[in-house]
Amino acid sequence: MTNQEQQDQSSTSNEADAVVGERKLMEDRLAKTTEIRSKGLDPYPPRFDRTHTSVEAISLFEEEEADYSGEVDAHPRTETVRVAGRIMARRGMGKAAFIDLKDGHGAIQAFARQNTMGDEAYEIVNLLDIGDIIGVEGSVIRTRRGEISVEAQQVTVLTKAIRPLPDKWHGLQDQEVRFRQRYLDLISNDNAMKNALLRSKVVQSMRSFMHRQGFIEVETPILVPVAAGAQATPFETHHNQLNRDLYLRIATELYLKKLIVGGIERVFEIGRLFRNEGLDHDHNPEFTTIESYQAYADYNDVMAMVEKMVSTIALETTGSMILPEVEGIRAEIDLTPPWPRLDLREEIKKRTGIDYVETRDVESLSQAMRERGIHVEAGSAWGRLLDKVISSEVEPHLIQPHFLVDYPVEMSPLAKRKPDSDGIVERFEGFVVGTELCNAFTELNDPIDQRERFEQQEKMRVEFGDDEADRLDEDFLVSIEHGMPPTGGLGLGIDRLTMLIAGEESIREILLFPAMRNT
RNA sequence: GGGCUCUUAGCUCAGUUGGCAGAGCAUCGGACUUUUAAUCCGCAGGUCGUGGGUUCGAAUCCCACAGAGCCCA
Repeated sequence: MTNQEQQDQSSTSNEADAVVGERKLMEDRLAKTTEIRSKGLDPYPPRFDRTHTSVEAISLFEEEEADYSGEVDAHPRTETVRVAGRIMARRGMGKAAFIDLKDGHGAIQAFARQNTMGDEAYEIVNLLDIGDIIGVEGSVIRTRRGEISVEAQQVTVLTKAIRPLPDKWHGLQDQEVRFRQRYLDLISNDNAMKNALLRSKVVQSMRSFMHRQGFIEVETPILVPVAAGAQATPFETHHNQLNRDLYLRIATELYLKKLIVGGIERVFEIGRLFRNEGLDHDHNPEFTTIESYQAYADYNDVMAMVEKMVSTIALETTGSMILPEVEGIRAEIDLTPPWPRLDLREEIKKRTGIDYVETRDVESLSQAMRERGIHVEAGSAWGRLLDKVISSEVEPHLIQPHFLVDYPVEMSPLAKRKPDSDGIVERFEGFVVGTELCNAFTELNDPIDQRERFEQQEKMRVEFGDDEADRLDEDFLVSIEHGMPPTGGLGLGIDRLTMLIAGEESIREILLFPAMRNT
């Protein structure tokens, strides 16, 4: 299709009138594209032999310059290099121009002069726009004002951009555009790039930590016949050929435990989970976790592993186990092990005066909550009510890292009972900055008890209309009926861990493409 | 689910009591061969989120809807 045809087509679209200003800008750039072609040049050539990144070119010059140290009036200049990048700014002076180039490693200035490049070669400089991707060939010098620059002998358009970039000084401010068009955020805002790279480092550090501990990494099904292993509402889908409904997984738990049954003694999976719930500053319907399972370990072993893993990741990604204060978001956070272990029952008592052992039914717990002004959601199961007490009265106080230890069995259908206790399981959750970071327990491997717990959950679904109740998974029960060794398991949110390390308070700053409503 | 706030040029933002729609950057034309938010001169760019309503007159007041943000549940 020709440019003219494209224009004709867009002018008949509904949006045509609303984007006149934008179209004008695009037409200007398309005209330059045409002019580039008319010079026999390809505005989208297939490749460019880059010899140096921006950062490499700068250090090359600095090494060269060091040889001249002490000499007055020296004008060091390197061999010819070829750098490439996106034009972020442009200062034209008629027969000379300065161009700020940004590549994946940093930025470098290009200095184009007509009498260096020659009249014909210089013509291309007047066809450049902010946002274009170009290659520059020349030696590296220091300009009169001290800026290390590639003095262009040749400028090559590598990709002509036909839409303008956001404001060069203010960057991209509109949060909606930042999330929907993250590439613009990455180009314009250093913090966006910093977070993207940090997340990659966090995952890499975590993965290598787990491998060092002797864990095997696996991938288990995302499309599952029963969405079990957690208390959450699943997404539903359908397989046409098999003609059956499937769900997107809400946890990796049960498949990983089947692998423990199978004899993989240390196993983990890093992957996406899907929960059909609302969006807010720390919830996205799809998110990433690590789950790990270790045979012949219990929750105390897992606790030690978590504090070691998280502090190690912080150290490897930021250089310190102490995360700096972030103004208006959180205090300085010290992740150095060991983290305090707080008994859940004692902590609730301390914060609210409620002893859940004394209020072990819906009626008396609701009463105790009302007396203390804690909102009671009508029709909730006992475990849900206690969860509310913990999240509203205990969690907000846990700013520095803490473990809450030993939970009631009612809210932990997959955890093993603590010996010689009354309805307490060996479970802990880790908290930092007032929010849950991880959830772990000594895994329930008694198949009879497990079946009863699942049946209890199914009952809750009916009795309390609790769509989030866990589901009975017969295949899983059969697997542990064959015998699962004593096992310590862990689930930890990678998005939240990255938020913590990045000092961000919104999960949307950490997810490259967060879920958005329809436009 | 409830409450509050926001949506104006490509980008960043002003817009008075309801009285002609504004600036900076970017773009376009001109000057300029060491600038770095380059500078100087000039031009152009708008369905004021969408749809209703009130009014002689609405970016501005009212209602609904959409999207975004914050707080609460």
